[in-house]
Amino acid sequence: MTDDLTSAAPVELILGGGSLLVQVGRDLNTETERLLAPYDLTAQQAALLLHAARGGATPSGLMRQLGTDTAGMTRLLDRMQAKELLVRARHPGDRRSVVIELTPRGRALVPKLPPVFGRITRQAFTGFSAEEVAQVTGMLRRIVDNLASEPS
Amino acid sequence: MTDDLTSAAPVELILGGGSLLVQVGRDLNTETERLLAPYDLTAQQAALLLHAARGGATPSGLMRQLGTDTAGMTRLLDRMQAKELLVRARHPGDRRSVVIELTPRGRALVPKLPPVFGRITRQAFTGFSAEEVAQVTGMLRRIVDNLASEPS
DNA sequence: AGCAGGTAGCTGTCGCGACAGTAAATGCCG
DNA sequence: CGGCATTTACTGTCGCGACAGCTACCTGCT
Repeated sequence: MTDDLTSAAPVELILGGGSLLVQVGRDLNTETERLLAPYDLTAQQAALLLHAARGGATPSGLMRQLGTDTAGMTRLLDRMQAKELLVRARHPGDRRSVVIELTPRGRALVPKLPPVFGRITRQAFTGFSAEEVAQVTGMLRRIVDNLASEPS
Repeated sequence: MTDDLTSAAPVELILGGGSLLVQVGRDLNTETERLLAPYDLTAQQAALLLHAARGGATPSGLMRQLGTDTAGMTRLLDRMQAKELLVRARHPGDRRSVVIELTPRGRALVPKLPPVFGRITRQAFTGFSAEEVAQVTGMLRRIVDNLASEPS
C-alpha cells in the first residue's frame, strides 16, 4: 500500500546487480557450494539429485522445481551424466519425454545432502526466531508473485 | 536463538539451487534486464554506470560495490568498453590502478536508469508497507552477515 | 636500502541463467 | 481424419559468478 517505495528503499539497495536480494542469493549459493565441494557437486546438482531421487523425474519437471529453463536443464543433465550420477531413459508412453534415473554413484550421494542443506540453513538463519523465518519466507513469496504476475 | 531451524524452514525452501532466496534474486535480475533491454544494458552494466557516474571510480572499488570479484569486473569493463560506454584511464599516483571514465555515450544513459530501478522496486514491493520493506532489508542484512562471518 | 607482504588488475577455466531457434511427438478440434 | 497448436527436449550464443594463478606495483618494517 506504500506508494513512495523509492524513498523507503533507496535505489542502491534494489539495484539489479548490486541488489541486496541478488547478493544474498549469490552468497547463499556460494556458501552451499563450498560445503558441497568435498562431494564434487554444485548446488544445482545437489538439488537435482535430491529431487530426482524420488523417482520418475523428467527434465521438464525438474526444470520447474529448480527454476531454470529447458536449455539449462539439458546441460545440467549432460554434466551430471558425464559424471555418471544419472542416466537418461526413454519414457514409456511419451516418446518426446525422458526419465531421469540415478546411478548407484548418484544414489550414494543423496543421503549426504540433507545435512549440508541443514547446516547452511542454520548458518544463514542464526539468530532468527522461527517466526522471523516464517516472515521472510512469506515476504519473499510475495515478491516472487509480484515479479511474476505484474510483467507490466 | 532458534535451534531447530531445519524443521521451521524445510530443506526444500533453502535448497542451494531451488532456494527461494536464490530464486528471488534471479527473478529480480531477469525482470530488471527485461526493462533495461531497450537500452541494450544488463543489470550489472546499469549498476556500474550509476556507480561510475559519480567519478573517480576504480575497478576494485566498483567490484566491492557490485559484489563481484576482480575477474568478473575486468570482463564487465571489457564488454562495456567495447560498447564504448566507458574508457580506462591511468590513475595518477598509483600505477597499478585504473580510473573508469564514462564516455558521452555512457553518460547519456545514466539519467534513464533510476526510473527503471524505481519501477522494479515498486513492482517487487507492491503491497508492502514501508515498515515491511525495512523488515526484509534488515533480515537480509543479517543473513548476509551470518553467511560472511560464520564460514565454519 | 631492501625485502616481505599486501594490493590492483589481468587471464584461463568452469558452471549456470536467459534468450532464440529447431525437431519430434502429442493433443486437440473442427 | 487432418491440420495446427502445444509440449518436450535439444543446440547455439551471450553475460555473469567463482576459483586459481599471474604480474606489476606499492608499502611498511627492519
